Amino acid sequence: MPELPEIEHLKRSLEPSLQGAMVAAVKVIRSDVIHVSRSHARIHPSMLLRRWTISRLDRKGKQLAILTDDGPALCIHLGMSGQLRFVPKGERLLRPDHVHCRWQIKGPCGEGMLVFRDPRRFGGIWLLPDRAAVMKRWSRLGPDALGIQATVLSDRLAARERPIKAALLDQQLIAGIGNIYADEALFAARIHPLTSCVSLSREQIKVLAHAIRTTLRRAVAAGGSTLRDYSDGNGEAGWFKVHHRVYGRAELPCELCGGLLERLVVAQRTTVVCSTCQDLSM
DNA sequence: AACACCGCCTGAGCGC
DNA sequence: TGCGCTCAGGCGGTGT
Repeated sequence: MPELPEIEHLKRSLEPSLQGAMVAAVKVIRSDVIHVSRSHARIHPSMLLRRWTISRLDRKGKQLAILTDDGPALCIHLGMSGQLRFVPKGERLLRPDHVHCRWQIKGPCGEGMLVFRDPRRFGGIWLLPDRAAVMKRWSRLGPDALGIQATVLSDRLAARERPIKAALLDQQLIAGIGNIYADEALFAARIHPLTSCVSLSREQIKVLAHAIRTTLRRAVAAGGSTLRDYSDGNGEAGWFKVHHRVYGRAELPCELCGGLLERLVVAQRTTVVCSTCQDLSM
């Protein structure tokens, strides 16, 4: 499931093919995955960047934007099962089912097809008039988790009476962390997911901010977590698997103390914790 | 403010 | 082999 590291890796993997590329044609297969602002009654192909040149890609949290110079922009959210793939001309898409939209690209590195595929349709594409609209949309998100500093994290969590894990999953507080990396970062920081934000010490927040940054950076460097069928913009997957220390390891021994990891539910999410290493009373 | 709960959706994995 | 069930979860909505 794509979280910040997967989207960051996706952005980097697509940039060579898309930056400076021209969108020659657009094909919408399922229009209900395309979201248009209220001021536009219906989808016009030029809003999907037809005949526009892509200037750059941008990311905040789990969202990816495809930007043009002074023109429309796409904001893409992959949800649970979304994929964005660049398929060079002459190559075939491994799984052509559940493709909802595709763009014919004439890029500096050759022609190809950009494909949005999302079996479960939790993701979507938002058509926005310009870069400013993307920034406005993203202003609702908290600061990006990849570079989160202790002072900023402390401000975001201040006086909040809720479990730290629930706060980390709240994209308005901090953007980019999902269930996997919330558990991994909390384990790395030795903080129990149920610990209330208010009871975290200054030192714990410092350790947590560091744990979030290093956990995410490591995952980006590894190409993200490959769970089931996640793949990057070139369809690369499998060998990119990062090593999880708690996620998906309930009932297995903790790598630090050897005790069995426990499964609990926090904020309606399955949570895996080592109750020995992650102390609630601290 | 912050919680619970729901609906959206498919595929994997399981028991029978 | 195939059926029916449970589970996975991001996010926006509603209700408490």
